[in-house]
Amino acid sequence: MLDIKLIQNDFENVCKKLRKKNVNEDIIESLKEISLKLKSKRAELEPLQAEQNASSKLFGVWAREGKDISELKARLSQNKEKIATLSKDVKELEERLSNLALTIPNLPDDIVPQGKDENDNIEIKKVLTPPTFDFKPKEHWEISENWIDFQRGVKLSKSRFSVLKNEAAKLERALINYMLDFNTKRGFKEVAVPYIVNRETLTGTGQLPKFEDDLFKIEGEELFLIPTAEVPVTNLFRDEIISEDELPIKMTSYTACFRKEAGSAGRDTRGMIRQHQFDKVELVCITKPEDSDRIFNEMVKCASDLLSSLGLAHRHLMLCGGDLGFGAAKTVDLEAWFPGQDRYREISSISNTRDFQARRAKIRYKDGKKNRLVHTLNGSSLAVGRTLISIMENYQKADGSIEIPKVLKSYM
RNA sequence: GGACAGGUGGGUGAGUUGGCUGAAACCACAUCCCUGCUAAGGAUGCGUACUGGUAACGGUACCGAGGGUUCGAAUCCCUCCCUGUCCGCCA
Repeated sequence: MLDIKLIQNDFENVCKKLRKKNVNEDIIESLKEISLKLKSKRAELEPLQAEQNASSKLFGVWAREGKDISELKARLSQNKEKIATLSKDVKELEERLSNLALTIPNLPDDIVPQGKDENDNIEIKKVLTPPTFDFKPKEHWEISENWIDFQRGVKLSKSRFSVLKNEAAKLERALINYMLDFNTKRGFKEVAVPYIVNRETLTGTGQLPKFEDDLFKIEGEELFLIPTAEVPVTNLFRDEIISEDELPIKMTSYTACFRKEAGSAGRDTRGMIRQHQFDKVELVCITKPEDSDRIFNEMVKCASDLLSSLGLAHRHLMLCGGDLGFGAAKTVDLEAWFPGQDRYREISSISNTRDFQARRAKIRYKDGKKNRLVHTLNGSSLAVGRTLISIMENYQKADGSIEIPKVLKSYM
């Protein structure tokens, strides 16, 4: 959620920044309007309430002393009606304000490049060189007979579900453990969290109210399957005031993730790139505002080093405004090289949401005497399924076998 | 899922014939004083959000959530949520 005061005081600047994210500024205009209207209504209401409170106290005193209270009572009853009308207005405005505010995305940082979509993202750097093959490398689904069973995944569930077998199942497990250990060594504390969460939790991180269609909802309950560990892990501190010396809080968590992939019809229908259920090891950090850029770089480096340690060539991309997610102020994507597809594909995404989620989720810390919003950051380190198939494509041999990266051998 | 008991500030916990309680007391915490050494004592401060004011200092709202009764509710009524205990069920 954006800071309403910022919208009131620096309207032009907010609009300018949101334009970069392709947001219609009419919405901001009406947000500003409602907030101002609300403020003036409140200014009308509160003195009346003050009077009512004072007179009601008097009422009690007079009644005890046996004074005549009929006139006072009449006045209070009248005032009561005015208050009722006004509070109804205030309440309505509050609701409209929060409904609107909850649907407006975060402001992008100034360094975020202008751009419409993924084609305008900026490559920052490449790490490692893609391997060369003396045969034509296959795509992962062509070398996966004994590893991934797509048909039976569909039989059990529906399209975009798959089953891992034999070495693949084992490799998946090895990757999860390896990634968690890797992240833990860098100071991220491991947490294991629920995969099913409520509406407040999803609102805190920004998935709701706007993106309900992307989520699997539990029938008959106000509960949803998590689309990423970012949701439960960040919300661990929802409605809490953290003491300053606990920051930064650096966490890593393995979870399964569930996404409807609404709107991606026809994209990546083949293979395991885009599934409704996938495993991911996530990094989440809660920091003081002044530390969040530093921690952001740490997270990017952690994920990038993790890829390097697996011998996977990859590149860093700075996402442009148009490709930036709803809550992100800045995002760096890591794309791993997929020889079979002959291209880089996203395998990690690290975002700084600054105080956007913190304001929604009311995550604050005590800065001396004052409570201030924290910054929250999240990033994959890494998407396990995509890492698995990246390994398959990068480590394939002419005879169709697949080598296991050195660092994983002790995990198999 | 059924029965009963509860949900108050960072913690413990008063407050249940509605008004003087936004909330006692204790603990924790912060600053200061005394003392002087791995102690004790004393003073003051210490919820959150919005809002007025340069500030001092005020106002409003919040005692699980939402509604209701009333001039006035933490205190009464309704709905929901959660926790504990017992029972049932289950990896």
